[in-house]
Amino acid sequence: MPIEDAFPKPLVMVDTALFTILNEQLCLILARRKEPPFPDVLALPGGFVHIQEDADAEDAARRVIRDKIGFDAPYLEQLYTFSGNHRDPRGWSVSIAYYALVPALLLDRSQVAETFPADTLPALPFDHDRIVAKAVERLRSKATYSSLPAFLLPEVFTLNDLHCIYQQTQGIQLDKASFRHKIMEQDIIEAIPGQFRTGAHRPAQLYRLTSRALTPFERKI
Amino acid sequence: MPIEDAFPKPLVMVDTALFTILNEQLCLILARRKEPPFPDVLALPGGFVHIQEDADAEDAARRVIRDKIGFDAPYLEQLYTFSGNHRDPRGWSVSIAYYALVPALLLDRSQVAETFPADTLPALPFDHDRIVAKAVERLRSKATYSSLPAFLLPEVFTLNDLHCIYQQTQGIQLDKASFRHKIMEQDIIEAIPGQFRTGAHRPAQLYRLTSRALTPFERKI
DNA sequence: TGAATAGTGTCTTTAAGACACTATTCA
DNA sequence: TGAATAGTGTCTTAAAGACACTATTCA
Repeated sequence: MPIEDAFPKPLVMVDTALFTILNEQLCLILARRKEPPFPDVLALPGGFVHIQEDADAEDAARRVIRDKIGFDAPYLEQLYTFSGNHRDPRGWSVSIAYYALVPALLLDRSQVAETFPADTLPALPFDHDRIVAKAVERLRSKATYSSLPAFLLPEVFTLNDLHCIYQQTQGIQLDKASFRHKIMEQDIIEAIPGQFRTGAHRPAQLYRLTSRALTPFERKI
Repeated sequence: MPIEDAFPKPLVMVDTALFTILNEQLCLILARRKEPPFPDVLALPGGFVHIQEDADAEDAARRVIRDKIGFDAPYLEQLYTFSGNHRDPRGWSVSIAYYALVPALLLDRSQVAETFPADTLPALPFDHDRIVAKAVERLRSKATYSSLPAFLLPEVFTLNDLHCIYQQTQGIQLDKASFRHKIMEQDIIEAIPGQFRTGAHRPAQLYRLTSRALTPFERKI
Protein backbone atom coordinates (compact mmCIF):
# COMPACT_ATOMS: atom_id res chain seq x y z
CA MET A 1 0.00 0.00 0.00
CA PRO A 2 1.48 3.38 -0.96
CA ILE A 3 2.18 5.53 2.08
CA GLU A 4 -0.24 8.22 0.98
CA ASP A 5 -3.18 5.83 1.19
CA ALA A 6 -2.33 4.84 4.76
CA PHE A 7 -3.94 8.04 6.02
CA PRO A 8 -7.70 8.67 5.81
CA LYS A 9 -8.23 11.90 3.88
CA PRO A 10 -10.11 14.96 5.14
CA LEU A 11 -12.90 16.61 3.14
CA VAL A 12 -11.59 19.53 1.09
CA MET A 13 -13.77 22.50 0.14
CA VAL A 14 -13.54 26.18 -0.71
CA ASP A 15 -15.68 28.93 0.83
CA THR A 16 -15.90 32.49 -0.45
CA ALA A 17 -16.64 35.84 1.22
CA LEU A 18 -18.03 38.06 -1.55
CA PHE A 19 -18.01 41.76 -0.64
CA THR A 20 -19.95 44.51 -2.31
CA ILE A 21 -21.11 48.03 -1.38
CA LEU A 22 -24.89 48.56 -1.39
CA ASN A 23 -26.54 51.73 -0.07
CA GLU A 24 -23.13 52.92 1.16
CA GLN A 25 -22.82 49.81 3.35
CA LEU A 26 -20.31 47.01 3.20
CA CYS A 27 -22.31 43.87 2.33
CA LEU A 28 -21.72 40.16 1.85
CA ILE A 29 -23.39 37.89 -0.70
CA LEU A 30 -24.83 34.73 0.88
CA ALA A 31 -26.22 31.59 -0.76
CA ARG A 32 -29.03 29.36 0.39
CA ARG A 33 -27.59 25.85 0.86
CA LYS A 34 -29.06 23.12 -1.36
CA GLU A 35 -27.62 20.00 0.28
CA PRO A 36 -27.40 18.65 3.81
CA PRO A 37 -26.08 19.50 6.29
CA PHE A 38 -28.04 22.72 6.99
CA PRO A 39 -30.25 22.63 3.86
CA ASP A 40 -31.95 25.95 2.97
CA VAL A 41 -29.76 27.80 5.46
CA LEU A 42 -27.94 30.97 4.33
CA ALA A 43 -24.17 30.44 4.19
CA LEU A 44 -21.05 31.64 2.40
CA PRO A 45 -21.00 30.36 -1.19
CA GLY A 46 -18.77 27.29 -1.27
CA GLY A 47 -18.38 23.68 -2.28
CA PHE A 48 -16.09 20.69 -2.55
CA VAL A 49 -12.97 20.88 -4.66
CA HIS A 50 -13.51 18.92 -7.91
CA ILE A 51 -10.16 17.33 -8.63
CA GLN A 52 -11.05 16.31 -12.17
CA GLU A 53 -12.27 19.78 -13.04
CA ASP A 54 -10.37 22.35 -10.94
CA ALA A 55 -6.69 23.07 -11.65
CA ASP A 56 -6.19 24.26 -8.07
CA ALA A 57 -8.16 25.65 -5.13
CA GLU A 58 -8.29 29.18 -6.57
CA ASP A 59 -9.81 27.70 -9.70
CA ALA A 60 -12.44 26.00 -7.54
CA ALA A 61 -13.20 29.34 -5.86
CA ARG A 62 -13.59 31.00 -9.26
CA ARG A 63 -16.02 28.25 -10.28
CA VAL A 64 -18.08 28.72 -7.10
CA ILE A 65 -18.19 32.49 -7.66
CA ARG A 66 -19.17 32.18 -11.34
CA ASP A 67 -21.96 29.77 -10.37
CA LYS A 68 -23.22 32.27 -7.81
CA ILE A 69 -23.02 35.69 -9.54
CA GLY A 70 -22.55 34.70 -13.17
CA PHE A 71 -19.15 36.33 -13.79
CA ASP A 72 -15.62 36.52 -12.39
CA ALA A 73 -14.94 38.91 -9.50
CA PRO A 74 -12.52 41.76 -10.35
CA TYR A 75 -10.51 40.93 -7.22
CA LEU A 76 -9.98 37.50 -5.65
CA GLU A 77 -7.45 36.52 -2.97
CA GLN A 78 -6.85 33.55 -0.72
CA LEU A 79 -7.81 34.45 2.86
CA TYR A 80 -6.95 31.59 5.23
CA THR A 81 -7.42 27.84 5.55
CA PHE A 82 -9.76 26.61 8.26
CA SER A 83 -9.52 22.97 9.32
CA GLY A 84 -10.26 20.40 11.96
CA ASN A 85 -12.66 17.80 13.20
CA HIS A 86 -15.29 20.10 14.68
CA ARG A 87 -16.12 22.60 11.96
CA ASP A 88 -18.29 20.25 9.80
CA PRO A 89 -20.54 17.41 11.01
CA ARG A 90 -19.46 15.27 8.05
CA GLY A 91 -16.00 14.86 9.56
CA TRP A 92 -12.44 16.24 9.57
CA SER A 93 -12.50 18.97 6.94
CA VAL A 94 -10.34 21.60 5.29
CA SER A 95 -11.89 24.80 3.94
CA ILE A 96 -9.61 26.97 1.84
CA ALA A 97 -11.33 30.36 2.22
CA TYR A 98 -11.15 33.16 -0.37
CA TYR A 99 -12.48 36.68 -0.39
CA ALA A 100 -13.52 38.66 -3.43
CA LEU A 101 -14.66 42.20 -4.24
CA VAL A 102 -17.60 42.78 -6.59
CA PRO A 103 -18.87 46.19 -7.80
CA ALA A 104 -22.57 46.53 -6.92
CA LEU A 105 -23.33 47.77 -10.43
CA LEU A 106 -22.38 44.46 -12.04
CA LEU A 107 -24.40 42.63 -9.44
CA ASP A 108 -27.76 44.29 -10.14
CA ARG A 109 -28.19 42.35 -13.38
CA SER A 110 -27.99 38.91 -11.77
CA GLN A 111 -30.99 38.08 -9.60
CA VAL A 112 -29.62 35.13 -7.63
CA ALA A 113 -27.53 36.95 -5.09
CA GLU A 114 -28.83 37.80 -1.63
CA THR A 115 -26.82 40.56 0.05
CA PHE A 116 -26.62 41.42 3.75
CA PRO A 117 -24.80 44.22 5.58
CA ALA A 118 -21.55 42.82 6.96
CA ASP A 119 -22.35 44.04 10.49
CA THR A 120 -25.85 42.50 10.70
CA LEU A 121 -25.53 39.06 9.11
CA PRO A 122 -27.92 36.21 9.92
CA ALA A 123 -26.55 33.30 11.97
CA LEU A 124 -24.20 31.29 9.75
CA PRO A 125 -23.54 27.53 9.78
CA PHE A 126 -20.14 25.79 10.23
CA ASP A 127 -17.41 28.27 11.23
CA HIS A 128 -18.54 30.76 8.60
CA ASP A 129 -18.72 33.56 11.19
CA ARG A 130 -14.99 33.10 11.81
CA ILE A 131 -14.35 33.24 8.06
CA VAL A 132 -16.40 36.44 7.77
CA ALA A 133 -14.59 38.03 10.74
CA LYS A 134 -11.21 37.25 9.20
CA ALA A 135 -12.31 38.51 5.75
CA VAL A 136 -13.59 41.82 7.14
CA GLU A 137 -10.39 42.25 9.13
CA ARG A 138 -8.26 41.62 6.03
CA LEU A 139 -10.33 43.96 3.88
CA ARG A 140 -10.15 46.78 6.45
CA SER A 141 -6.44 46.26 6.90
CA LYS A 142 -5.57 46.24 3.19
CA ALA A 143 -7.86 49.22 2.61
CA THR A 144 -5.47 51.36 4.67
CA TYR A 145 -2.43 50.77 2.48
CA SER A 146 -3.49 49.67 -1.00
CA SER A 147 -5.76 50.25 -3.98
CA LEU A 148 -8.00 47.39 -2.80
CA PRO A 149 -11.22 49.42 -2.18
CA ALA A 150 -11.16 50.62 -5.80
CA PHE A 151 -12.18 47.11 -6.88
CA LEU A 152 -15.57 47.72 -5.27
CA LEU A 153 -16.18 50.50 -7.83
CA PRO A 154 -17.09 50.25 -11.52
CA GLU A 155 -14.22 50.79 -13.98
CA VAL A 156 -14.93 54.51 -14.22
CA PHE A 157 -15.47 56.64 -11.09
CA THR A 158 -14.96 60.08 -9.56
CA LEU A 159 -12.51 61.02 -6.80
CA ASN A 160 -15.53 61.49 -4.57
CA ASP A 161 -16.70 57.91 -5.23
CA LEU A 162 -13.22 56.70 -4.29
CA HIS A 163 -13.13 58.88 -1.19
CA CYS A 164 -16.48 57.42 -0.05
CA ILE A 165 -15.48 53.81 -0.68
CA TYR A 166 -12.25 54.22 1.32
CA GLN A 167 -14.27 55.63 4.20
CA GLN A 168 -16.82 52.81 4.04
CA THR A 169 -14.25 50.02 3.92
CA GLN A 170 -12.22 51.53 6.76
CA GLY A 171 -15.20 52.71 8.78
CA ILE A 172 -13.61 56.13 9.50
CA GLN A 173 -13.79 59.73 8.19
CA LEU A 174 -10.92 60.85 5.95
CA ASP A 175 -10.13 64.52 5.22
CA LYS A 176 -11.11 65.26 1.60
CA ALA A 177 -8.06 67.36 0.69
CA SER A 178 -5.54 65.02 2.36
CA PHE A 179 -7.17 62.00 0.73
CA ARG A 180 -6.90 63.57 -2.73
CA HIS A 181 -3.27 64.62 -2.20
CA LYS A 182 -2.27 61.14 -1.12
CA ILE A 183 -4.21 59.23 -3.76
CA MET A 184 -2.70 61.37 -6.53
CA GLU A 185 0.81 60.69 -5.16
CA GLN A 186 0.25 56.93 -5.39
CA ASP A 187 -0.24 56.93 -9.17
CA ILE A 188 -2.94 54.26 -8.91
CA ILE A 189 -5.55 56.22 -10.91
CA GLU A 190 -5.51 58.41 -14.01
CA ALA A 191 -7.94 61.06 -15.19
CA ILE A 192 -9.85 60.17 -18.36
CA PRO A 193 -9.16 63.26 -20.51
CA GLY A 194 -12.28 65.33 -21.21
CA GLN A 195 -14.66 62.98 -19.40
CA PHE A 196 -16.80 64.29 -16.57
CA ARG A 197 -19.78 63.11 -14.58
CA THR A 198 -22.43 65.81 -14.95
CA GLY A 199 -25.31 66.15 -12.53
CA ALA A 200 -27.00 68.72 -10.38
CA HIS A 201 -23.86 70.84 -9.99
CA ARG A 202 -20.21 71.21 -10.98
CA PRO A 203 -19.15 68.25 -13.19
CA ALA A 204 -16.60 65.87 -11.65
CA GLN A 205 -13.51 64.53 -13.45
CA LEU A 206 -13.78 60.80 -14.19
CA TYR A 207 -10.89 58.46 -13.37
CA ARG A 208 -9.90 54.83 -13.92
CA LEU A 209 -7.31 52.53 -12.29
CA THR A 210 -3.88 52.61 -13.97
CA SER A 211 -3.44 48.89 -13.25
CA ARG A 212 -5.81 45.96 -12.89
CA ALA A 213 -3.58 44.54 -10.15
CA LEU A 214 -3.63 45.50 -6.49
CA THR A 215 -1.07 48.21 -5.68
CA PRO A 216 0.28 48.51 -2.14
CA PHE A 217 1.21 52.00 -0.85
CA GLU A 218 4.38 53.02 1.01
CA ARG A 219 2.29 54.57 3.79
CA LYS A 220 -1.26 54.55 5.06
CA ILE A 221 -3.90 56.52 3.23
CA MET B 1 -24.25 7.70 -1.19
CA PRO B 2 -23.72 10.90 0.84
CA ILE B 3 -22.87 13.85 -1.36
CA GLU B 4 -19.46 14.31 0.27
CA ASP B 5 -18.32 10.89 -0.90
CA ALA B 6 -19.26 11.65 -4.51
CA PHE B 7 -16.03 13.60 -4.93
CA PRO B 8 -12.59 11.96 -4.85
CA LYS B 9 -10.55 13.62 -2.12
CA PRO B 10 -7.19 15.33 -2.59
CA LEU B 11 -4.15 14.48 -0.45
CA VAL B 12 -3.81 16.89 2.48
CA MET B 13 -0.46 17.71 4.05
CA VAL B 14 1.31 20.47 5.98
CA ASP B 15 4.75 21.89 5.14
CA THR B 16 6.79 24.15 7.39
CA ALA B 17 9.40 26.85 6.73
CA LEU B 18 11.53 26.98 9.89
CA PHE B 19 13.63 30.15 10.13
CA THR B 20 16.61 30.72 12.33
CA ILE B 21 19.60 33.09 12.40
CA LEU B 22 23.01 31.42 12.20
CA ASN B 23 26.27 33.36 11.74
CA GLU B 24 24.22 36.53 11.23
CA GLN B 25 22.45 34.94 8.25
CA LEU B 26 18.78 34.13 7.82
CA CYS B 27 18.64 30.31 7.53
CA LEU B 28 16.05 27.59 6.96
CA ILE B 29 15.95 24.15 8.54
CA LEU B 30 15.54 21.36 5.96
CA ALA B 31 14.80 17.67 6.46
CA ARG B 32 16.01 14.70 4.46
CA ARG B 33 12.92 12.92 3.10
CA LYS B 34 12.43 9.32 4.27
CA GLU B 35 9.65 8.18 1.91
CA PRO B 36 9.07 8.29 -1.83
CA PRO B 37 8.66 10.42 -3.82
CA PHE B 38 12.14 12.04 -3.71
CA PRO B 39 13.63 9.81 -0.95
CA ASP B 40 16.80 11.23 0.72
CA VAL B 41 16.21 14.61 -0.91
CA LEU B 42 16.36 17.75 1.27
CA ALA B 43 12.94 19.38 1.61
CA LEU B 44 10.84 21.50 3.95
CA PRO B 45 9.77 19.45 6.98
CA GLY B 46 6.22 18.26 6.34
CA GLY B 47 3.81 15.37 6.26
CA PHE B 48 0.24 14.24 5.86
CA VAL B 49 -2.44 15.46 8.21
CA HIS B 50 -3.37 12.68 10.66
CA ILE B 51 -7.09 13.10 11.20
CA GLN B 52 -7.25 10.74 14.18
CA GLU B 53 -4.39 12.50 15.91
CA ASP B 54 -4.35 16.19 14.86
CA ALA B 55 -7.08 18.56 16.09
CA ASP B 56 -6.49 20.83 13.09
CA ALA B 57 -3.83 21.71 10.53
CA GLU B 58 -1.91 23.95 12.92
CA ASP B 59 -1.75 21.03 15.32
CA ALA B 60 -0.31 18.90 12.52
CA ALA B 61 2.31 21.59 11.83
CA ARG B 62 3.25 21.66 15.53
CA ARG B 63 3.64 17.86 15.46
CA VAL B 64 5.90 18.04 12.39
CA ILE B 65 8.02 20.75 14.04
CA ARG B 66 8.32 18.88 17.34
CA ASP B 67 9.39 15.75 15.45
CA LYS B 68 12.05 17.77 13.64
CA ILE B 69 13.62 20.02 16.30
CA GLY B 70 12.36 18.42 19.52
CA PHE B 71 10.38 21.40 20.92
CA ASP B 72 7.68 23.91 19.96
CA ALA B 73 8.70 26.99 17.98
CA PRO B 74 8.20 30.30 19.87
CA TYR B 75 6.36 31.70 16.84
CA LEU B 76 4.17 29.78 14.37
CA GLU B 77 1.78 31.21 11.77
CA GLN B 78 -0.16 29.90 8.80
CA LEU B 79 1.47 31.12 5.58
CA TYR B 80 -0.60 30.06 2.56
CA THR B 81 -2.26 26.99 1.10
CA PHE B 82 -0.76 25.54 -2.06
CA SER B 83 -2.85 23.16 -4.12
CA GLY B 84 -3.42 21.53 -7.48
CA ASN B 85 -2.76 18.54 -9.63
CA HIS B 86 0.82 19.33 -10.61
CA ARG B 87 2.65 20.02 -7.35
CA ASP B 88 2.94 16.35 -6.21
CA PRO B 89 3.36 13.24 -8.43
CA ARG B 90 1.01 11.28 -6.14
CA GLY B 91 -1.94 13.33 -7.37
CA TRP B 92 -4.13 16.37 -6.64
CA SER B 93 -2.83 17.68 -3.34
CA VAL B 94 -3.30 20.44 -0.79
CA SER B 95 -0.39 21.68 1.30
CA ILE B 96 -1.26 24.01 4.17
CA ALA B 97 2.06 25.80 4.65
CA TYR B 98 3.22 27.32 7.95
CA TYR B 99 6.27 29.32 8.90
CA ALA B 100 7.95 29.39 12.28
CA LEU B 101 10.78 31.26 13.99
CA VAL B 102 13.32 29.41 16.12
CA PRO B 103 16.14 31.00 18.17
CA ALA B 104 19.47 29.48 17.09
CA LEU B 105 20.45 28.98 20.73
CA LEU B 106 17.69 26.45 21.34
CA LEU B 107 18.60 24.69 18.14
CA ASP B 108 22.22 23.95 18.95
CA ARG B 109 21.24 21.23 21.43
CA SER B 110 19.31 19.16 18.92
CA GLN B 111 21.50 17.48 16.35
CA VAL B 112 18.95 16.51 13.72
CA ALA B 113 18.46 19.85 12.03
CA GLU B 114 20.33 20.79 8.87
CA THR B 115 20.34 24.56 8.30
CA PHE B 116 20.99 26.44 5.04
CA PRO B 117 21.20 30.18 4.31
CA ALA B 118 17.83 31.28 2.87
CA ASP B 119 19.49 32.84 -0.19
CA THR B 120 21.56 29.77 -1.16
CA LEU B 121 19.26 26.80 -0.65
CA PRO B 122 19.75 23.51 -2.49
CA ALA B 123 17.19 22.58 -5.18
CA LEU B 124 13.94 21.66 -3.44
CA PRO B 125 11.30 19.11 -4.52
CA PHE B 126 7.56 19.77 -5.14
CA ASP B 127 6.78 23.50 -5.10
CA HIS B 128 8.84 24.04 -1.97
CA ASP B 129 10.77 26.87 -3.63
CA ARG B 130 7.48 28.78 -3.99
CA ILE B 131 6.68 28.12 -0.33
CA VAL B 132 10.12 29.39 0.70
CA ALA B 133 9.76 32.51 -1.48
CA LYS B 134 6.41 33.32 0.08
CA ALA B 135 7.69 32.66 3.61
CA VAL B 136 10.72 34.94 3.15
CA GLU B 137 8.48 37.64 1.69
CA ARG B 138 6.08 37.40 4.66
CA LEU B 139 8.91 37.44 7.20
CA ARG B 140 10.55 40.50 5.61
CA SER B 141 7.23 42.28 5.38
CA LYS B 142 6.16 41.64 8.98
CA ALA B 143 9.66 42.51 10.20
CA THR B 144 9.06 46.12 9.09
CA TYR B 145 6.02 46.71 11.29
CA SER B 146 5.96 44.23 14.19
CA SER B 147 7.90 42.55 16.96
CA LEU B 148 8.27 39.42 14.78
CA PRO B 149 12.11 39.41 14.50
CA ALA B 150 12.39 39.30 18.31
CA PHE B 151 11.20 35.68 18.20
CA LEU B 152 14.49 34.76 16.53
CA LEU B 153 16.31 35.81 19.72
CA PRO B 154 16.57 34.01 23.07
CA GLU B 155 14.28 35.30 25.83
CA VAL B 156 16.92 37.72 27.10
CA PHE B 157 18.83 39.99 24.71
CA THR B 158 20.47 43.41 24.32
CA LEU B 159 19.22 46.31 22.19
CA ASN B 160 22.18 45.67 19.93
CA ASP B 161 21.08 42.04 19.40
CA LEU B 162 17.61 43.30 18.47
CA HIS B 163 19.05 45.96 16.15
CA CYS B 164 21.10 43.31 14.33
CA ILE B 165 18.20 40.89 13.97
CA TYR B 166 15.94 43.59 12.49
CA GLN B 167 18.66 44.41 9.98
CA GLN B 168 19.17 40.77 9.06
CA THR B 169 15.49 39.98 8.59
CA GLN B 170 14.91 43.12 6.53
CA GLY B 171 18.21 42.97 4.67
CA ILE B 172 18.88 46.71 5.14
CA GLN B 173 20.90 49.00 7.43
CA LEU B 174 18.96 50.83 10.17
CA ASP B 175 20.31 53.89 12.02
CA LYS B 176 21.19 52.84 15.57
CA ALA B 177 19.77 55.89 17.35
CA SER B 178 16.54 55.99 15.32
CA PHE B 179 16.04 52.27 15.84
CA ARG B 180 16.40 52.61 19.59
CA HIS B 181 14.04 55.60 19.75
CA LYS B 182 11.37 53.78 17.80
CA ILE B 183 11.63 50.43 19.58
CA MET B 184 11.36 52.10 22.98
CA GLU B 185 8.20 53.95 21.82
CA GLN B 186 6.54 50.66 20.87
CA ASP B 187 6.62 49.25 24.42
CA ILE B 188 7.38 45.76 23.13
CA ILE B 189 10.43 45.24 25.35
CA GLU B 190 11.33 46.04 28.95
CA ALA B 191 14.71 46.41 30.63
CA ILE B 192 15.50 43.71 33.20
CA PRO B 193 16.47 45.85 36.22
CA GLY B 194 20.13 45.53 37.18
CA GLN B 195 20.94 42.90 34.55
CA PHE B 196 23.69 43.56 32.06
CA ARG B 197 25.66 41.57 29.53
CA THR B 198 29.32 42.04 30.44
CA GLY B 199 32.08 41.42 27.95
CA ALA B 200 35.13 43.09 26.51
CA HIS B 201 33.76 46.59 27.05
CA ARG B 202 30.89 48.65 28.42
CA PRO B 203 28.14 46.32 29.78
CA ALA B 204 24.83 46.34 27.86
CA GLN B 205 21.40 46.49 29.46
CA LEU B 206 19.46 43.24 29.04
CA TYR B 207 15.85 43.28 27.85
CA ARG B 208 12.96 40.84 27.38
CA LEU B 209 9.70 41.01 25.41
CA THR B 210 6.77 42.47 27.35
CA SER B 211 4.41 40.03 25.60
CA ARG B 212 4.75 36.54 24.19
CA ALA B 213 2.38 37.50 21.37
CA LEU B 214 3.30 39.29 18.15
CA THR B 215 2.74 43.06 18.43
CA PRO B 216 2.12 45.07 15.27
CA PHE B 217 3.39 48.69 15.14
CA GLU B 218 1.52 51.80 13.98
CA ARG B 219 4.32 52.68 11.58
CA LYS B 220 7.37 51.06 10.06
CA ILE B 221 10.49 50.58 12.12
C1' DT C 1 44.51 56.56 27.53
C1' DG C 2 42.65 54.63 23.56
C1' DA C 3 39.90 51.07 21.49
C1' DA C 4 35.58 49.10 21.54
C1' DT C 5 30.87 48.87 22.46
C1' DA C 6 26.71 51.27 24.77
C1' DG C 7 23.64 54.78 24.70
C1' DT C 8 21.69 59.95 23.91
C1' DG C 9 20.55 64.81 21.97
C1' DT C 10 19.30 67.45 18.39
C1' DC C 11 18.85 69.21 13.76
C1' DT C 12 16.93 68.76 9.11
C1' DT C 13 13.75 66.85 6.07
C1' DT C 14 9.40 64.90 5.01
C1' DA C 15 4.89 63.44 5.74
C1' DA C 16 0.23 63.82 8.00
C1' DG C 17 -3.83 66.37 9.38
C1' DA C 18 -6.69 70.29 9.71
C1' DC C 19 -9.03 73.84 7.64
C1' DA C 20 -9.97 77.61 4.92
C1' DC C 21 -10.11 78.85 0.49
C1' DT C 22 -11.38 79.03 -4.77
C1' DA C 23 -14.12 76.93 -8.90
C1' DT C 24 -18.09 75.52 -11.60
C1' DT C 25 -22.60 74.30 -12.34
C1' DC C 26 -27.84 74.80 -12.02
C1' DA C 27 -32.09 76.58 -10.18
C1' DT D 1 -26.94 84.94 -6.42
C1' DG D 2 -26.91 81.18 -3.42
C1' DA D 3 -26.86 76.23 -2.80
C1' DA D 4 -24.46 72.27 -3.87
C1' DT D 5 -20.65 69.66 -5.25
C1' DA D 6 -15.64 69.84 -7.09
C1' DG D 7 -11.16 70.80 -6.28
C1' DT D 8 -6.70 73.46 -4.19
C1' DG D 9 -3.24 76.04 -1.02
C1' DT D 10 -1.08 76.39 3.09
C1' DC D 11 -0.18 76.19 7.98
C1' DT D 12 0.74 73.39 12.07
C1' DT D 13 2.20 69.28 14.07
C1' DA D 14 4.54 65.03 14.21
C1' DA D 15 7.38 61.53 12.59
C1' DA D 16 11.64 59.80 10.07
C1' DG D 17 16.46 59.97 9.16
C1' DA D 18 21.08 61.55 9.74
C1' DC D 19 24.84 62.40 12.53
C1' DA D 20 27.51 63.98 16.13
C1' DC D 21 27.97 63.56 20.71
C1' DT D 22 28.64 61.44 25.63
C1' DA D 23 29.34 57.06 28.67
C1' DT D 24 31.50 52.93 30.46
C1' DT D 25 34.44 49.22 30.45
C1' DC D 26 38.98 46.67 29.82
C1' DA D 27 43.62 46.13 28.23
